Amino acid sequence: MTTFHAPEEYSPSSALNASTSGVKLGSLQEILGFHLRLANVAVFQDYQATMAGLALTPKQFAVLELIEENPGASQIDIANCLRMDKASMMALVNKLEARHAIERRPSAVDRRRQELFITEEGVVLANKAKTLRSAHEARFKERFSPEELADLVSYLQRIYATRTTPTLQEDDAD
Amino acid sequence: MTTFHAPEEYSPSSALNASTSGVKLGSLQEILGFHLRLANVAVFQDYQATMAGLALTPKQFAVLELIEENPGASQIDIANCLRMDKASMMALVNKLEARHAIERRPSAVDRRRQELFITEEGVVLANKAKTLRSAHEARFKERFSPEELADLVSYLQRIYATRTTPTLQEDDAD
DNA sequence: TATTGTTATACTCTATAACTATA
DNA sequence: TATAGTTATAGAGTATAACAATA
Repeated sequence: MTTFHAPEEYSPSSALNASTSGVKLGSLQEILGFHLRLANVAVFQDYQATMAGLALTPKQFAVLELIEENPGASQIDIANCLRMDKASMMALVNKLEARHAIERRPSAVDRRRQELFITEEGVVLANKAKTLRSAHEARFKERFSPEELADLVSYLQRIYATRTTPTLQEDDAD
Repeated sequence: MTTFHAPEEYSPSSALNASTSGVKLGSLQEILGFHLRLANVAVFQDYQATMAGLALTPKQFAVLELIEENPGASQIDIANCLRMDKASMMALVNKLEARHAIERRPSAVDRRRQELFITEEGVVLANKAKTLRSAHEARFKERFSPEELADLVSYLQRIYATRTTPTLQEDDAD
């Protein structure tokens, strides 16, 4: 259990950057998704290194925060928010529930639903995670002026906000 | 569709929110990796829908292009460039080779190495893929002015180019 | 008939470790 | 001793499909 598993994107961090190995990027240089992916990998790796002790993946963390922020939300609410499948969300919620970080409560209004709530234990975990993450975040944010950062975020939102979804199959980031 | 029965903290979806169905993002709103990931997912999904017929994942495509652009490169060269493990790269290269899109040739200089080359068949595939991708790319790029696009790319590079790698120790991640 | 949750299953991607053959 | 490639294996994440209870 001391093995390092990277569920999403990980690669050994011997590399410096994409062009230092003498490999020319060519037309790849102009591909938005390419830069997006490498940025994602870089952030993910730093996240992993920073949060190693907590065993909380970015998605789990996101779900935890969303439940904290939206008590009573359903699994499907959260899944939609994160563009995830309901079955995948099920597994994720199961893990958080097994850690007693959240709990399911049957809805009184709609008996098909389970409402999700963060537990006190979950709040402790979330706070711990947030503290660690703030250092991680700072490492990247300090590379930008406040204006640049605001622009970057708004550009990213522009990419994913409005959508004329063709069809969907999932996987992320690769 | 998704009705959200939150007992106390329900708020109608603000247009600012990246997400759907009235779920509040809360502190997640300020997390760079969160926006990065959603942008990545959006681009990936569009890529999938666009390139459905070709059965060429973004990574496979990238490897194909890099080999085309850098004839004779080794697997490790490519792997480093894309931040991938050499074993993972192996599997990827195997697939491209099985499709006769690339080929391995033993290096005359260093007999440990296999030099990678794109085949004529590979060039055809790459060109077909590039044609499809240009439509996909345009769908996102048209949301930006030339200046904005240049800024976005340079910001993304700023995220992954220089690396402050905080000692990636082995530990369990999930 | 549609939706929420659920389970089971299979598939894909990736890392780890061990090995070989070279250097 | 280190490096490039290779193989086998195991783990995580995800989607798909089916099902039950409820709307």
